[in-house]
Amino acid sequence: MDRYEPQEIEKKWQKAWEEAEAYRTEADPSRPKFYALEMFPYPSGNLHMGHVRNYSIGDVLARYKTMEGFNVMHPMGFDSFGMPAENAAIQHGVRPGDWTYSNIENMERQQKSMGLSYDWEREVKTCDPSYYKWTQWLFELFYKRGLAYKKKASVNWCDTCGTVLANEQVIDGKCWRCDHEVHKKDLSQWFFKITDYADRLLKDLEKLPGWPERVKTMQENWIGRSEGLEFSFDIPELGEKLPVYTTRADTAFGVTFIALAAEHPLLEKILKDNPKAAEIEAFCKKVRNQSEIERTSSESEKEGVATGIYAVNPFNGKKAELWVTNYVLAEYGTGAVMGVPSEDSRDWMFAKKYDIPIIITLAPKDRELKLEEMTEAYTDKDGVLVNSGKFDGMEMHEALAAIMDEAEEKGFGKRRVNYRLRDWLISRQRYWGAPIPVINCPHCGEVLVPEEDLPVRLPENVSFEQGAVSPLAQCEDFVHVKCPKCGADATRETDTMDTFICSSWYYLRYTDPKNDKEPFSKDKVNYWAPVDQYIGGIEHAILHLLYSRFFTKVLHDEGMVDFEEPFTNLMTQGMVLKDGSKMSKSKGNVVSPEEIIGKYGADTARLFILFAAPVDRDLDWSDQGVEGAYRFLGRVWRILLRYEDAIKAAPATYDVASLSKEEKDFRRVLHQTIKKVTEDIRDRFMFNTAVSSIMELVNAFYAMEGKDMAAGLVRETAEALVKLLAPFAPHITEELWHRLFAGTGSVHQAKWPQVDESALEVDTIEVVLQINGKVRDRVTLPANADRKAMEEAVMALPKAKQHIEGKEVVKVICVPKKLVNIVVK
RNA sequence: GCCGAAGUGGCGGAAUUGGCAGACGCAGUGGACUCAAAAUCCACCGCUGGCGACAGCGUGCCGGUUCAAGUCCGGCCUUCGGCACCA
Repeated sequence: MDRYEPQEIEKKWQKAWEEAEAYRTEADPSRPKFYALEMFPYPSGNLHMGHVRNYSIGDVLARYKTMEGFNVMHPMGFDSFGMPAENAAIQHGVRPGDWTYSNIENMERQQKSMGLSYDWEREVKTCDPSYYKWTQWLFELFYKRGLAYKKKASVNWCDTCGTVLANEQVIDGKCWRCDHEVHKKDLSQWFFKITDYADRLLKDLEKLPGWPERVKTMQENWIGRSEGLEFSFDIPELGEKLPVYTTRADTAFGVTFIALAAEHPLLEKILKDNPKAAEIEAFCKKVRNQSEIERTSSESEKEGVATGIYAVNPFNGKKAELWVTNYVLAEYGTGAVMGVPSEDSRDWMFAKKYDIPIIITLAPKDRELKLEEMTEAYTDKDGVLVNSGKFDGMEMHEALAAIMDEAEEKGFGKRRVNYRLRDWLISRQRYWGAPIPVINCPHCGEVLVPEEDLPVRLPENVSFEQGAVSPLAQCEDFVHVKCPKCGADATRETDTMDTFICSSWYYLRYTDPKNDKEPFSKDKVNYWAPVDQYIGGIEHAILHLLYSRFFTKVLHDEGMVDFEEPFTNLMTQGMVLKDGSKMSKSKGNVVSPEEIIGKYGADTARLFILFAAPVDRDLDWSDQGVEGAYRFLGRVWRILLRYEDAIKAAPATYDVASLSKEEKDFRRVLHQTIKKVTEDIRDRFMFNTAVSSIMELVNAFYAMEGKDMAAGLVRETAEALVKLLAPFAPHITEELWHRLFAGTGSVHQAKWPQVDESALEVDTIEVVLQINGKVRDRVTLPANADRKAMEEAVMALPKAKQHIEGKEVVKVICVPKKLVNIVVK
């Protein structure tokens, strides 16, 4: 018998599969489909362990579903636009395209060395003109639907990356990619109107039972829906109305000031002829110069300046002074907030600092509030209204509704829903992305590039210099064009699109990757999509997963797809750690997949990574654990090849009834394993326990060695074992399959083993004896033992007699086929 | 502050519906094979006490429900993650 040599076996089968195009799939409406998808990678150049984990999980599922008879699509591609390619150009003088494609080549080689069942014919690369042509086409679709627009706004700017960022790409005030602090800039930029879909993006989360709760919660928080009242104060001095937004309309009688954002549009009028203009302007300037982190921290001191101008509260006619403050956000609500110090903690702090009056309007039921004793605002949504005119005595929630009704009836206010979600800023001042297909004409204004002229290709003759702004803007050949409408001299838009646009629809392109007439055909996309199981890291919980949901809804509204959600089931895998922390170059704790695969083979790497922890939990890499996985595969190899001759000579069917008790016991383990592995993969996503139960089966198989075993049973065991292990360790199982069952094709196309329910039947059971809930003994009884028989058998045990002696039996509880608990006093 | 997840041997983890806590693997200990080693195969392996049979304790902490709780309920603690001046 030869040794298990993974390097030889794996190369051999990878080549065979590639030559046979073993994993090609075509749409076939007569068969049930399964779309398994792992998040496609950015081509950084090398796979890391997170990729290995991601792909291993997806591959198990894809192979298992294939064996269950599904028409499985399992594609791979590259999210290949983005900053690193441009940085490489700046630092090393390589062209972004060359850098990217050579990285892709290397990563494909590494992916192929893992033995993944990808249909490479479906591969997409987002930086390829055949792909970004359709990304541009989709931009135009959004534009035509009124969902893409350009506006001047205060936007997030990252100096290091030399570009603007979307809100979702600012993490704790820092750039998601380079971790440098972001600051605000007033720029004219392109946006996608994701806010039009805020409500549906929130509501439809309910339609995703197959998504982890925490991801849905994160999206909920991000969308941030609130219901409230928008109503207007009169400013007689300026002849203006000032709208404010509040979720606590019940506190409207407690307003003692109005807080304005430092960017509020009314400031211009306020400053005019104002004796305090200089002071106010200085304050606004100071606030605007603060960083985002300072400005949005709830810790920072609340500050402001009084304007000397008063607004009139429409509810009670009382005057409230306008203050310009540092704690009101210009972008949320109306940029102006009614100040109610008694019931809002920020307003409280502000009023205390500047000696603004405070009026209590809500009285808790269980105690009495006294202004002079209060140290903070009363923010509980509980109590009865006071000092609120005709609403006095009303319960808080009742009053909230009544006060909003009043505003609507009298016409100075309206109920409104507000979202935290902002429109998606999609333009980037960078080169390596899909150009925005717009031409600016002095006569016609914004003009879309005609469809027949797509794609707008990236020019190659550009220069990359450190700190240079937008290489495209400097490329004269690119910039100057004729207007498609009137033929006048015009200029191209020189911004490119956020790479998250490219990745918002790639899973749809996989269904029809070579289509040059449209992004994808309706028939194909509706056969394959939505994705049945999506697998990726939790870091995309908001960014990619929210954007993709948005895209799908827009395409649904356009009639291009029949479904409204792109990913039916989502699995967020845990991170791969080493010594308790994330693998990183700076910590020097990186384990290279290539090395591990070179040393032990891909089957071992895959098996270990799936066995060591549940897929959704963080996994601590262990070199010794890898050895264990390798040893296990060796055990499988040896025992099956020791039985090689017997298996080949054995009949395909045999008489199960004539097996000995020992053989039947073993066969029960075999079928229990089939049942468990099937359920663990199909229903529970518990690959670690699936692997451990296969290990138990192998241990039981070893225990049978040297004992009589019917040839038919050995064959049945070998066949099931190889199949059960096939999704996890595809190469060794393919090799064993061909050696033991030559002429039956690939194990990966074989039918998944079926459980023989009759094999699971037992003729004896072990019954546990408990005294007062403590286990004292066990007894083996016939499987059909009834309650009475169980109790009698248990009572007869010496242990039972010993513990009952001298005591009174209060109660006897009998759980059929399991245990008898005797309660004594 | 709000929301979410987790806490089990020396370690990774298992226990799916309230019914034998610690499956499987790693590490460790002992043995077989070997001139020897590696590899392999077999056995033991929560803590405390006891030569032992055995007894007691044990799933973050405190309390509760139950014949029976890792699992259910109430109250905490710790860790991780998300959101956070959103009016």
